[in-house]
Amino acid sequence: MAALTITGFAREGNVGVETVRYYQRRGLLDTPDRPQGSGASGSIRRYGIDDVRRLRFIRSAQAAGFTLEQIGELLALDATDDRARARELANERIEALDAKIQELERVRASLRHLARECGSGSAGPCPILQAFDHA
Amino acid sequence: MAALTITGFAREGNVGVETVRYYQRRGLLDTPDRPQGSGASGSIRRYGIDDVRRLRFIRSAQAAGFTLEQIGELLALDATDDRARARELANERIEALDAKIQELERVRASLRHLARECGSGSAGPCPILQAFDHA
DNA sequence: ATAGGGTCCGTACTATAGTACGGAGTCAAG
DNA sequence: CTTGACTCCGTACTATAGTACGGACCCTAT
Repeated sequence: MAALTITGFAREGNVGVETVRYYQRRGLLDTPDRPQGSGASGSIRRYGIDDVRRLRFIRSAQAAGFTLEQIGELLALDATDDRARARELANERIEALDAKIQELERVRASLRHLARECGSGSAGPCPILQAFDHA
Repeated sequence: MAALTITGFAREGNVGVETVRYYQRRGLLDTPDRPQGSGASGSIRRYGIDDVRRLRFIRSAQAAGFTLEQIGELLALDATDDRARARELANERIEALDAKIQELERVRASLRHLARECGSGSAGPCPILQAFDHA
């Protein structure tokens, strides 16, 4: 399976072809050489398992809240021995993640409250504006 | 305290003045009348407690992951009796929130793992690209 | 009454992350 | 040996949420 064209590659990473190309432009993915000898399969780029790994990493890191710029840094770091910096980035992100998770949970509680208020009783509007008063 | 100028108002909502104006343009906040009789305090808009409540609601709802467009709908709903729609929006958001929280927790676990891997041992690069392999 | 800080408003610009388009080239199958 | 799907690439456009700018106006304290 070391011979995906861009469409298959994009599919493996669950992104669109244009997104792959965008990541290449940003330097997050490299642009494979076109196999030369423009006769047998020349001139179309092929993607392998390592590329797929890299692409999936990008998506996961994005889900973790890293920006593409930070992801670029992580990927660059992967090639170096700078463990300290890697740890630093990870820890920063963990802190941000903890804060974010807490916030989402607070807000979720408010929404549940709102949904209940709107569910029972039936007269008049729900107290939407008050929904987050204790959030 | 029903006499804030835009700067104080923005401060109460923890946003910038330009952001207030942006929300006004989007129709999320209204633009108070300029008190007339352009002699005594005329021509500068004043904001009261209800405006502050509304602004804070917008920020909280944003933290809950609503887009400004959805927030506009919520605010409009607040003036109506459409409890069903309000509940629907709240429940949709709760579901999305649950999914998001789970995802963030998965990703957080991966990052902790990565931070540990990068912390102990000291030879070579950390397995950054593998960080999310089980996420 | 004047200086300087705040307000008002339109317009333009920014950042982030894509998404779309158009034309030229390539490749496999009929 | 042509057709049709796919690829390559540059450039342009989109969405979301602001942020900045510049000139005109207003208001208060000195």
